[in-house]
Amino acid sequence: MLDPISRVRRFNRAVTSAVGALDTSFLGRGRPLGAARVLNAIGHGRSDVAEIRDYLGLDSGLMSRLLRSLEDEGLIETTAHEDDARRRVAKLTRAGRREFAAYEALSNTQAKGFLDRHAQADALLAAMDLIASALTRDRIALDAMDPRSDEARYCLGEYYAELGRRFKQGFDVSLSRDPDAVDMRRPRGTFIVAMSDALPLGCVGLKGTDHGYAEIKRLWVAPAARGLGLGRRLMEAAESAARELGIALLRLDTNSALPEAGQLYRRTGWSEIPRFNDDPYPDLFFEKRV
Amino acid sequence: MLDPISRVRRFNRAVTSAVGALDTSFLGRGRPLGAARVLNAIGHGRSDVAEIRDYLGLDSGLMSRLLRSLEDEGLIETTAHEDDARRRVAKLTRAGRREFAAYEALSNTQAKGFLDRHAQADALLAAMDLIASALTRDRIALDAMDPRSDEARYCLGEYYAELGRRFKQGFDVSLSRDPDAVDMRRPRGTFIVAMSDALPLGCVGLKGTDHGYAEIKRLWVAPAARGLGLGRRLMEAAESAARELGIALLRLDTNSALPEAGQLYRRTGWSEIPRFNDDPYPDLFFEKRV
DNA sequence: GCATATATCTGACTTTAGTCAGATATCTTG
DNA sequence: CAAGATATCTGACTAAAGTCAGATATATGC
Repeated sequence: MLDPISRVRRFNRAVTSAVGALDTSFLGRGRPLGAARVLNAIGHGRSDVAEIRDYLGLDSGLMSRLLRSLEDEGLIETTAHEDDARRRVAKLTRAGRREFAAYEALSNTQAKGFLDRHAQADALLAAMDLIASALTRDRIALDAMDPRSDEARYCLGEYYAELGRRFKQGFDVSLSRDPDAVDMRRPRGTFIVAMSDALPLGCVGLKGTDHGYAEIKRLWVAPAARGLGLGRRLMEAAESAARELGIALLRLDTNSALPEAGQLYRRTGWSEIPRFNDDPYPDLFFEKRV
Repeated sequence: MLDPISRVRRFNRAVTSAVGALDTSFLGRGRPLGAARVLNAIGHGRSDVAEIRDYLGLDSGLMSRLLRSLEDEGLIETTAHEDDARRRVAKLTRAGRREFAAYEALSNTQAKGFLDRHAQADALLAAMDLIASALTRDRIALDAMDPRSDEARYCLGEYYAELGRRFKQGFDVSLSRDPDAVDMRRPRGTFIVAMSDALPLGCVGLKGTDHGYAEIKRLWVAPAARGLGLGRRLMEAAESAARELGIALLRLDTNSALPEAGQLYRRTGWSEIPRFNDDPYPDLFFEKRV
């Protein structure tokens, strides 16, 4: 009915008024919004004054005065940065932590109230994840991580669950050649996770072998991050990690039930090769020289 | 990985900064945000000063000054309301329409830029619709409309498409007993559409018959509005319309492939009855005395 | 060691937003 | 028609946000 642009603008109107309501609830604590924002930035772990100023987009004069007013309230303390005495570092006092917790409670209550009013919270959360990822796509960081870390294991769990849904015969990881974690750690390989804030949105493993090539394994992009080019970014990161590790030849296997994966490989310089392992799941095999 | 509340708050952070960016782009036109908002409200058809004030939540003094500043710029003209000379009515001048169009272009460019950067715009739009509907649920209006109106036809088209997806054998409306539009118009019946802004989110038809009962037909809720209790609201509206029209007995048919519909009927006082028509699609029949 | 760059702070502003108490004109109700 | 209600406007404020030009202290590069 509505055209796409009108639908985006309907969304904009809806969230603008919701955001305004949260700001108003923050004012209820008797402090101007500017000071509240600085306090919350510090509470969320931003201690460096220059970083806070940059994050909130404040003028240095204004920032200085907001810090002073929070200090006068006894909510923060500032000290010189240990490596550079020009910079200042702010931290919450005990009273500041209490006040920060009160703001957190307001935010959490608002969030919970929104979820509680909705009968199908899963669909709502999935939609929120998708939009938040799209809006912050430029801030998605690709970090090398241990494949045994919580973030990596979360990604792998989601990846296996998705294979189970998409393969007609399901997916049992114990039947697949599960790569040893050590093969996906430096110096034999690596494991890369795409993180948006604290939310893992995708992963890829580079698994070293003793056969003169390394394998790309476990490429996964969260449903909330599809359409952002994250698969391509992860593959590029894996290939450049391979180059750094002195690996010249890469191979991977995949399944034709995952057409978007095959398409990505074909578009980015991979060539199809004959089967090179006896894993029961894959039916497509690729190779690329990097 | 993240808990639901953190996911909502991640979304809040993401949209807060996006909304801020749009506001900043509005400032680029050299006018304070307050005045820009009033101008845009007038451009979007709100002419009554009291209505604008209420919509934007402004103090009457502030509102008056903002109107004066727009008048001084030559962007609007105000006249007395024709029925009530205390009230004022604002409208754009030629220059005002030009300036309004410039703000519209900024909003549209922002919306389009966001969509264009995303490879799967359909999923993104569906997510935005869902969230916008959840945020504005209290402003969803149920309006009686002609079943031949654009809004009604849009709903029916979506409804048929969904039946086609959910019935194993598909759905061909020409095989079903398509109700005559006149039977879903007063005084024989009615057709109700749930509207959120200009987006239709659901519908229900009350179809008069000559057999001593009326039928509920075409109950549909858009995917973007599921979980908001809209199905129940639509049914209540249809039942109360029936009461108004002096109809005492209601019947409906549905299909067990739509379990959420059957559940809704059972929970709201409908009792299952034997088949009362020879439509090939339904396999469940209900009745309710209102 | 000195010139230059950087991070923060202070003082002196301006603009924007918002509040509140009347004033004025008009409408509604009895 | 009078009394009260309502819509807008004006004047006189305050608070918050933001700007900008130095001042001060510290770091960095030659």
